[in-house]
Amino acid sequence: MSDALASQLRRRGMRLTAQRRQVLDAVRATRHATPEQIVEAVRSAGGSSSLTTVYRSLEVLEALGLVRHVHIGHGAPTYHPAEHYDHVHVRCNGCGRVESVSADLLAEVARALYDADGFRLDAGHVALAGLCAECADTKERTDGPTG
Amino acid sequence: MSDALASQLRRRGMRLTAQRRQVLDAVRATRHATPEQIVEAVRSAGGSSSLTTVYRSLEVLEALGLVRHVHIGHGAPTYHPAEHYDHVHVRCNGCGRVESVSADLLAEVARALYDADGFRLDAGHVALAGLCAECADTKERTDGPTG
DNA sequence: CTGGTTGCAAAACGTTTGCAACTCT
DNA sequence: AGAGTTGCAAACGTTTTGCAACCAG
Repeated sequence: MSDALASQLRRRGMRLTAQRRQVLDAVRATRHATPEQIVEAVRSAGGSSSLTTVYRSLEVLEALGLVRHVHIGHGAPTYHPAEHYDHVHVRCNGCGRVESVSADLLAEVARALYDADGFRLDAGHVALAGLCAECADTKERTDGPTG
Repeated sequence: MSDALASQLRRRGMRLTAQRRQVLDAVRATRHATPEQIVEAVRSAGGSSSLTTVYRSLEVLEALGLVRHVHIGHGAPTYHPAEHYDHVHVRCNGCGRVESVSADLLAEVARALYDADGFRLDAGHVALAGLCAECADTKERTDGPTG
């Protein structure tokens, strides 16, 4: 499994380094971490890597299909092992809360886009935005019902 | 119409300034511009505004419900007149191309989320991601069908 | 050995903030 | 007059890049 890393790298003329293995391990251990959190995780695990190298490693690992990233809100994206990249995030713009729901939510949308244009939807890549029930209530009271 | 701006501002104890009017005009003229493009548009139109003020004006105009913004890809968001905020953007991660489709695409998803949790989906706020037919083909050839 | 890789420092990018000058009402 | 607004410059958080030292194959 980690040899998928070794062989995929060699196949592309790239090298298996301690940093790349450590970054992949950290992504697998944390399951949803930002680049900043990944450096910390690597270091806590006794490894060594700079933030720069984390960015470059993540780029490589993503090209190899071993990790994926998700954009939630405005900050840094979170990286996931490819195996756990199977859900849709829904984010409240009021309180920032994030819920994970099944990718099935967008299955019909994905089919509609594919049938129309051959477009392959990557349902998990960006979080859907909106307002949760509580924040919507608050806002209605603040704005007033008439405008 | 532009007096909606004046009256809404006064109602909240805010002032009608040349900059706010110019920023709103620029958003209406461009229909989908980044803050950077909006300063340029304001200046081209003979107005005067700093980038800082554009950001602050957009925040106010958005709070008043006159403009909205959309996150497409990684860069700066684009601002739209509220009247033209009724479509879903679909973006190819390969070539960066963006297509606009009817908000109906997500109508059932919106209903499902609302029924489940009272969540109000803001369907247009973030662009859906994926790969267009051409980029998907290219990628398959590059990666090889077996991985 | 040698080309891929690392890490630092610095730049780039988009956005926010402190503060003094200014202007709408 | 006075509170709200502006613009500059500087800080901010995230990501990218130039370059010299380094190390896997």
